[in-house]
Amino acid sequence: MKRILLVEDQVIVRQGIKMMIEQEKSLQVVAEAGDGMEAISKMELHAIDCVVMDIRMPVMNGIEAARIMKQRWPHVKILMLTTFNDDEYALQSLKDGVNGFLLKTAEREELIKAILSCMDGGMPLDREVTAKVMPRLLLQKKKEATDIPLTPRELAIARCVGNGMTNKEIADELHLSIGTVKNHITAILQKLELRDRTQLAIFAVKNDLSE
Amino acid sequence: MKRILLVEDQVIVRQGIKMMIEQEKSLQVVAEAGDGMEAISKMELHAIDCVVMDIRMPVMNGIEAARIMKQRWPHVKILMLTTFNDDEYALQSLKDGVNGFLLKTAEREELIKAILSCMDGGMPLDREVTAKVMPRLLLQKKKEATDIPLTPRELAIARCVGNGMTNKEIADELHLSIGTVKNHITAILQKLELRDRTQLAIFAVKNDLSE
DNA sequence: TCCTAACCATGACCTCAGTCATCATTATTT
DNA sequence: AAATAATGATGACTGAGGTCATGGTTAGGA
Repeated sequence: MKRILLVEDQVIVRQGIKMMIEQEKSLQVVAEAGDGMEAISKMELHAIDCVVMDIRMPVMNGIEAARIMKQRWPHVKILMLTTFNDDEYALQSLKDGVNGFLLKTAEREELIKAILSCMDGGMPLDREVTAKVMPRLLLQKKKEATDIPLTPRELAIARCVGNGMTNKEIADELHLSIGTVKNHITAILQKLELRDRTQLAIFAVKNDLSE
Repeated sequence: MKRILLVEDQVIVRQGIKMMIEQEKSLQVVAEAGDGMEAISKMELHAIDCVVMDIRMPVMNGIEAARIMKQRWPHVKILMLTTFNDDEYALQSLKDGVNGFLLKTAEREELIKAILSCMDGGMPLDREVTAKVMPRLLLQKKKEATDIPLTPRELAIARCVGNGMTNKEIADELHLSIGTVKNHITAILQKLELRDRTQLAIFAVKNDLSE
């Protein structure tokens, strides 16, 4: 018998989910909360196996709460619920070690399966959410990579700096004079509001310009 | 009607999957291949919407093939199949932009759903594979971060360099003289076999020392 | 007790990085 | 025709980065 904490601010929705969960006899909702703060108090009072929690809530939202819970109770499983596909939120909570992710529109079977699966070490992910979140995780900054306001030449040079090359090496590589490389770098630093080649290299790596 | 290329070295398995797919009337297997190389030739001959491909194959494996396909035909959807949960392989192919991932043990409905879903912009992922791959994607380098052969002080300074700070700023931050900071950096560069602070910054970012 | 590793510091020295002024060419836009 | 932006180049100047030699303190292991 798994002990579940259900966290959701809208009481009607909460009742609905509770009923859905308790139709599975191996699952029991032993505590409920209406916001993240309250959820943490409940955690202190009950031995909880799995938390099913909304992302958007008053006082303290689900992401905050999940992060704190994972720190204080690393073994608790956390399943996040949301009504809309908010990829920003999803990304953040995934990084905080949340165990799974579901849309509220999920059917009863899916919800139960998700809870059982995450208790089992699995990581249930809603397809729609996954489709939105995965590309970000994998490509990360690629979206911005295009709207970096650099000319092709500047981009090429920025890339070289991101690979740790000296001005001399860059000049040889691109068949330019050292002075020209320096000038380009000065322009790049101004455009990107950076101070020196070190910061540029960091920028390049973080924006996937290097390698 | 979606046109599918089926790539799988074991003919029997291939026949089975083909039959499963063609039970869905909106899907048609218009070409087949037994390895990655052959698959690419087939791509050149047919207008393919979706590739369903095994990971492990002779001559050229699925990862290689997927990477090349995504470069030459960025709009083609690629679904990878595998018999075992190989997270290393999965990770690599996900990074190469593969559209989805399924275990060969999947049932017919799941396979069809996965194909339709990826044609639709979704990203179908097998639960078992996801559970194995996601933690790696999220935590990434954390494992190696520890075995960097630097003293605590050196690590602190490396971190600062990774945040783009100058020697002066680092000296102020850590209450040291500029000369001391320089000395430490010289030691760090030697240990890590790097040339200058720019390469150190890149190293720091890639090994998650910064931020 | 001695040795070593980690820590902090200074000064001398040289190189590379970065800024700036200035100029030239080409292609595109107005 | 004129203006603009991207490209390439030079020389001069300044400062930050990096190396080296040297020396001091502290803590812990042999």
